[in-house]
Amino acid sequence: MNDTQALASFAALSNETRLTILKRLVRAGPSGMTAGDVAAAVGASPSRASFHLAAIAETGLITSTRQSRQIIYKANFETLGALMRFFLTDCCADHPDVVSCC
Amino acid sequence: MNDTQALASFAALSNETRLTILKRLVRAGPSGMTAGDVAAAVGASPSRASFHLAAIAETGLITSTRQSRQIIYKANFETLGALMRFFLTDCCADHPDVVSCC
DNA sequence: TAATCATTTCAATGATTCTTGAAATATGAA
DNA sequence: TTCATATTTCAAGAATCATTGAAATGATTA
Repeated sequence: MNDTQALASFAALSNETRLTILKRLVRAGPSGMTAGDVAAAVGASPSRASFHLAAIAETGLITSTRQSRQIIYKANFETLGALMRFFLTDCCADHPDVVSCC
Repeated sequence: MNDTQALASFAALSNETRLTILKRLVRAGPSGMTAGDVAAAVGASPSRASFHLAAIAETGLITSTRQSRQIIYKANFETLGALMRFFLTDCCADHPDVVSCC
């Protein structure tokens, strides 16, 4: 992960609706959730949820696949791990006080 | 660290100038840097650097102390660690694929 | 084919954020 | 006190982002 990707990822995490969506998808497990279920779970209109889901997916933190009529969103733990690694190493220079929090 | 603090922290990290400043301060070590030196290091005007330094300091990710005429900014590794822990646990639910990146 | 369901896209509006340069504040030196 | 230095604050304008509801797209069913 480079600076540009990290900046976009942090921007994705800096909005309340998007953070709530991400946390919900992380806890949904590998089967993911449909866009409609995400919208209902976070109390957002379909169009608003779609807007934010697209913004998160753009960063790679979540993925989407169409399954017949619905679109399934899933957390992408590989990218989430890469972002954590970026924060730890690139931002914090692997400072022991931060590493010890792991 | 709660959701509100994390949202503000991620917003602080989502701007190129601020991310550059934070990385620079992390590497400056415990003596920190003056506002002027930070501005010069990241190629920003004093007023622009001051604006972004204040935004980061607001989140607690960095601290400031006046030393005679100058203001010394330092990375706050305690808060940086708390943010990492928030991301790992609250966002990622301590998912093994993310934890393994530590 | 027509109707329905799930989702996205679009345009308009409002809100927030960033940049710039000038002015203000705070500290120390002459 | 006056001047110089370091930094912040402020106002104006530009740019970006979020929300809303209506319309469009894609897929399934009758």
